[in-house]
Amino acid sequence: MNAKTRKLSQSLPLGRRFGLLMRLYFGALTKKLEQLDIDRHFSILILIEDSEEGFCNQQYLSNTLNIDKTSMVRMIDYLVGKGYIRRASNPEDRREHRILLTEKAHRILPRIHRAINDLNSKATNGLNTSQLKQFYKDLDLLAENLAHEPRHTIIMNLEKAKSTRK
Amino acid sequence: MNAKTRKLSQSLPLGRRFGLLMRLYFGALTKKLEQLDIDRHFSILILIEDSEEGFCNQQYLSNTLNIDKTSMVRMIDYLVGKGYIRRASNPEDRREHRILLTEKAHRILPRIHRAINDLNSKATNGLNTSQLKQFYKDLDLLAENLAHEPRHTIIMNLEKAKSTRK
DNA sequence: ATTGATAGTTTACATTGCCTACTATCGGTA
DNA sequence: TACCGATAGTAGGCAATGTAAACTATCAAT
Repeated sequence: MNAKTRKLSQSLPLGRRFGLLMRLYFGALTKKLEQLDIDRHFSILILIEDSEEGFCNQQYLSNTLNIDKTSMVRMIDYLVGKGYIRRASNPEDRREHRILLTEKAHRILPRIHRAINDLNSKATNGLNTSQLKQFYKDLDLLAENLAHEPRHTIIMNLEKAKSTRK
Repeated sequence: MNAKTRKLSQSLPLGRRFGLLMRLYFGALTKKLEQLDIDRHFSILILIEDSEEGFCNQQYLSNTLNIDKTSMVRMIDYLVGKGYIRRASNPEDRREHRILLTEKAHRILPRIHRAINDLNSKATNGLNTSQLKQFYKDLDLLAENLAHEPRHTIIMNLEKAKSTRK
């Protein structure tokens, strides 16, 4: 809290703020959905649900969610182990695994959607419709700008600490 | 890319976008500073520099950067090992370690500042002054909103993959 | 039949946040 | 003076993830 502090927030990497927001967001989301027997990878379920029935393979999930394919294997394993999805080989291209939702997944997806919609709203509470629109546009712009920068590979890790569940 | 896809971006957790931005940002920052013999924890150096000479302890760093104190110990160890900072016990409170920059740190800090300022600018390229101001305000608002949500503890991990350096 | 590309898996490594437990020290108080 | 709670920092361990490298299986084209 010294004289120079006023400019500190601008001197620090902008990426730090995004990291903090991510932590806060997923901390809250996990809390909202703590009664489920999974505590992560909700996005994967949503993306599978969104994709054409039976046309979702792991590569598609990886690319769309920006998760590398070896991590995706583990995440799929996790969700398979919990009984929310299953792998089905595609007879038209036997290299592929089509990822399918189970009944169990369909049952909990409404709750997941509610939690996410609710949290997205709460997070942006205080912004009016046009501000919200602009904010999303800004995020897209930042991502676009940063995607064109040369970069090292960087790891992002998201996990619940007290994982009594397995 | 099916009919439902149009709404997909709104159905996914907002936190995902922040995670992506964080990865892109730090990937680019690490790249920009790859000639240095450290590849992370630049924020710590900046915060030490910003704080009053000799009044920066680990607790302060942890709180300000939202990093838990056991992780901070390891980060400090890393920077000490690289010769950028040193721990000095405070005679007025011998529990404390005052963290001080070395000459080596002072020499590279200008380069770090340049890289961060440059990247912050490039990331927000396309926003005019008032839009930029609003965007930063929005980020603060989101953080404020999310901080009030009940939450689980969540882990964020940032690391360079190919760490040939040690 | 060979060759190159693609989908997915496995293993290993490094790092981080969190937890628990611990030491040392400070400050107040009985 | 002696105790007690709080604070600063450390140590060890766990779980999870991105990445790399090496590998299998399959496809598509020549």
